[in-house]
Amino acid sequence: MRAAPKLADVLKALADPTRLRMVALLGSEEVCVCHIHTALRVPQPTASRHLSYLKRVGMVEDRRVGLWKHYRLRRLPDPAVQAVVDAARKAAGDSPGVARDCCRLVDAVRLIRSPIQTAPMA
Amino acid sequence: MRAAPKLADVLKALADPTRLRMVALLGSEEVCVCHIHTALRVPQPTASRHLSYLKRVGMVEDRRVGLWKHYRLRRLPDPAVQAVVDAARKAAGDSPGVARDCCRLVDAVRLIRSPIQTAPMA
DNA sequence: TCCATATATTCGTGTGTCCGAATATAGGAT
DNA sequence: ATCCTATATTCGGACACACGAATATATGGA
Repeated sequence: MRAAPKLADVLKALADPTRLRMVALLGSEEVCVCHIHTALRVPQPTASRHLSYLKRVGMVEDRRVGLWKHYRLRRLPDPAVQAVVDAARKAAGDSPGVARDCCRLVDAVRLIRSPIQTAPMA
Repeated sequence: MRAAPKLADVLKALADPTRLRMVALLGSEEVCVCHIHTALRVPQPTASRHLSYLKRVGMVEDRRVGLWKHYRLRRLPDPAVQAVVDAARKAAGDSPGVARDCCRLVDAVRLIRSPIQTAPMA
């Protein structure tokens, strides 16, 4: 299951509004949990749980960097299933809510620049 | 809601295995409920309920022909959302289960030719 | 009118899951 | 070792919904 998410799993994963926002927010570059829960304005356990769900299904992968944990979307082996994800991400991008999430993500990343340095530059 | 299904509604609709099979089965040509519940091997009330769900969301439309009721997929106004449906239909098409559904649908249509004549030819 | 067939709806039950709150674990710094 | 921060998990309750069974509605024909 971890390696090749089935279509049904992907659709169930995308059917939840919070997870859809997460998938829309995550691009090729990785984002850490604290940025996600800040951008989406959801409690940290909620963000963690949904990311855990997406990981279990095989849609994201994570990487530890010190205390932080970075998540990023996985490229799915089945191109037809990947196409569903792409279409959903594109459609979700039209939503003003997702646009706001992206803005807040940029702000969050700007504030907490990297796992190493906690303060903004200068 | 009826006119322009939102992305979230479409994803929730597709997240159910039975509805996904239905959407995969329904093409541009219309199919009546009896054929659907025969092809999918689900009880008639189940087929009716899910078709009702899809209609409420705005993904299908129906047409009465005597006792029969024919359903067909609707073209969605939002092209991005429509793309999600297309991708899901295409991905579902790879499933052997859906292939079997299609075969049974062809058989059913062959047996019950049209709303007017109940018996197969000759 | 009454009957037969196709479709729709209701009811009760079980299951899945989403959430908030609290707690647990992991890793780094001093 | 101890504390602090980031992340993960558990627990309980609430809610949505999918199903089987039974029943209701609608249409056509006698």
